[in-house]
Amino acid sequence: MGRPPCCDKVGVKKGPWTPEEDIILVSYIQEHGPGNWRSVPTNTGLLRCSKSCRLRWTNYLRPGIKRGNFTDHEEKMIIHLQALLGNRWAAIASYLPQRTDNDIKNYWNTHLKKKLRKLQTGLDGHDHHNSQDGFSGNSHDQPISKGQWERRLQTDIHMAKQALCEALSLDKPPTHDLHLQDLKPSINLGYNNNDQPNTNTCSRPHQASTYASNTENIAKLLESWMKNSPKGPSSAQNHNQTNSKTNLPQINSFKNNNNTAAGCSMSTSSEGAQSATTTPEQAFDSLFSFNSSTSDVSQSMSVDENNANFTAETSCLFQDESKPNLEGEVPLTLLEKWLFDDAAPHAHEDLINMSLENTSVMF
DNA sequence: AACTCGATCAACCGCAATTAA
DNA sequence: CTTAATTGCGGTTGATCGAGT
Repeated sequence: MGRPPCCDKVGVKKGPWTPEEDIILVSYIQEHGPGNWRSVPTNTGLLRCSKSCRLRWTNYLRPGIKRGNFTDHEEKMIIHLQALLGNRWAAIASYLPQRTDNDIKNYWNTHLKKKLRKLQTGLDGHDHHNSQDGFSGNSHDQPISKGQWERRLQTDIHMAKQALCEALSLDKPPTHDLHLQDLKPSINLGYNNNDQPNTNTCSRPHQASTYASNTENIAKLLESWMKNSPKGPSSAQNHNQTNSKTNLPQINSFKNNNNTAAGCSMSTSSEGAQSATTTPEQAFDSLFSFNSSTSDVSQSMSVDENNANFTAETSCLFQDESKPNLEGEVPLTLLEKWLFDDAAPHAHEDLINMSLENTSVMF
């Protein structure tokens, strides 16, 4: 009974992903689409468990992910949503389609908690809730009153209704189009916010991590990889140790070979692992800053136009698969309006009122 | 220069829900 | 219906970095 095991745990690799692995995974998903993670390790030859592959994809490689600094809007939104939903990061992330739940969770834990705590202590001078973090909203650290739950539920329902109407409306483009293409510049894939393309050695607080990206980004990464791969890696492990993070003080060379990742003809076996003189992060930094809303545009636009076909082709794929069935994609439209459309504050009165109501409880 | 410490974030772990046989 | 695999999620960990001393 049941299903066959997804992957044997013997020989499963752990730890940071190497660029080679990323390439393999990305190219595989380009061909087959995300999902069916069980088959990914076996089909790609990756020594990773399906879970790890999925995680890597959703948190890092998936197109449309925005990395780097959170905007004020995003921050505000997270705070409100956290107050509203508690530590349901996946739910919160569904309202911020460019952010992963992991990212939001990290940001909450590292920034917002502190920020709010400061705010709170600034306001009343002491913690009067004694919750473990003082700000994890009301869903975890303190029992939520029935009334609060009901209101929360009502808000959710209301939002879902409205969003459903919007989604069904023929006048408006599908929301996923909005995610990937029509987002306003202020939030649209603002890599390299620091205006320092290709310098990923900035301190973390400023780092506009640019590794994960949209379809074009990945496509271009692959292309760039092929172009700029005269040298080999000292070793994947070495790279693993130094460059798997977003900071890349050292440049590891990768053993090149002559695969055509850009054409997606890369073998799906591990031998298809490709190489470059730069890490993916760097490649993304240099290549994808064109998405930035800042002055990097011209510089990075020149990088690569050969990918047009590839990009166009694959972007369709990714467009569809990018966060397919985003859990909260539908309600997102409301919040997007709220955040992105300065002239539409009323659409979210419920949410705002609710959020403020809840957050006010905290203070 | 060397060390310590706090901050950051990618990745792992474990659990629960879902799904397929 | 039962069982077991798969998927998704939230909490946590550990490696790495920069700042401070």
